[in-house]
Amino acid sequence: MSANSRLTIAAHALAWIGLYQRQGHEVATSEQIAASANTNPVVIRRLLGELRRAGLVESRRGAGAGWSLARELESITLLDVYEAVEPGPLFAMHRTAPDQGCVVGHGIQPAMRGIYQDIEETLRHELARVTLEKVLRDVLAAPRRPV
Amino acid sequence: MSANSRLTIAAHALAWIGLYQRQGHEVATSEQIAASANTNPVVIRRLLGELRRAGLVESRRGAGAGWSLARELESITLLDVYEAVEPGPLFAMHRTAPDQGCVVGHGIQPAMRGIYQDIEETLRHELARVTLEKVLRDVLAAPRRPV
DNA sequence: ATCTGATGTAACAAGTATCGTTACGACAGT
DNA sequence: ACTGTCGTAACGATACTTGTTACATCAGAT
Repeated sequence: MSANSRLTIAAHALAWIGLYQRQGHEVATSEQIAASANTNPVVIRRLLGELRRAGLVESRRGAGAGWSLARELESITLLDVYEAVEPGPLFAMHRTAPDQGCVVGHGIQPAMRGIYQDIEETLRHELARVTLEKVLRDVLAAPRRPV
Repeated sequence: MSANSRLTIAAHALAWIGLYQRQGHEVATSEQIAASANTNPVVIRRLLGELRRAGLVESRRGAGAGWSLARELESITLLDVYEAVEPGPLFAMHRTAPDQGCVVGHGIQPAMRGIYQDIEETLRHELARVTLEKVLRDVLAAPRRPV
């Protein structure tokens, strides 16, 4: 599976914005978040754009512009983020239709579709159990470097 | 997520071999399986090669060559197949290490690693619940075309 | 009204993975 | 020796992610 880091970076951005806002700031810029995630601001803007479409964050333009949470971290789950940034299914079917004249070729797609649906439902359930509030809590619980 | 069809095709191949053997044949050829899956025999050989490395199938060479199950369908689960054909993790970390001087950058990777581990463990548990015997049963239960 | 700093997007390159395909050597039974 | 199949390398097409540059757009501040 060509695993990507979209969910990780999106969670990173949300946790960063959430913490920044708790420190009294109104908005966070893509540049600040990109510096923390060690990537390019455009990558952050692209991801946050998808989160905005999902109603998780808001953005301001003009002077004093930036990003803010549209919901409390407590009410955002990894499932919300996952659905916002990972559109496709977890497992794909055959690229070309299997031989419908063969018993296996005929029945394999409905069979696997049903099985995959159950599995993805479980995955979504697990993702829904993790709030971004918990993510931030875990982040802050990481042991500091030795002094 | 760039979903691929490796798990689907591998399950297809195993179900096909299993059914074929129940019909009294000793071995199945990559060409027969490829015809059913509507793909190229080399694609099947590549996938079955990985399943062989995992101890799920065996292959014979020479004349009368082909593939056979190394275990009963009942004892093979989708987790066995998944582990054989999908090496990587489901979600990736940052490509480049985040800023360790930032609180979030410092704590995000251990946090997400722990969360992802739990989620992948659940996924594996779900995959382990589905045997290839059940896959074949579901395949054969698919409604036939109207006569 | 202009300046300024940030968003919103398009466009492109590099890297990586899957999938299909061709080619050919290796093998074992007839 | 012949034959059919595996085993595997090699290549191209396609697609996705990530990083990057560039630039128009916006809205508050001066």
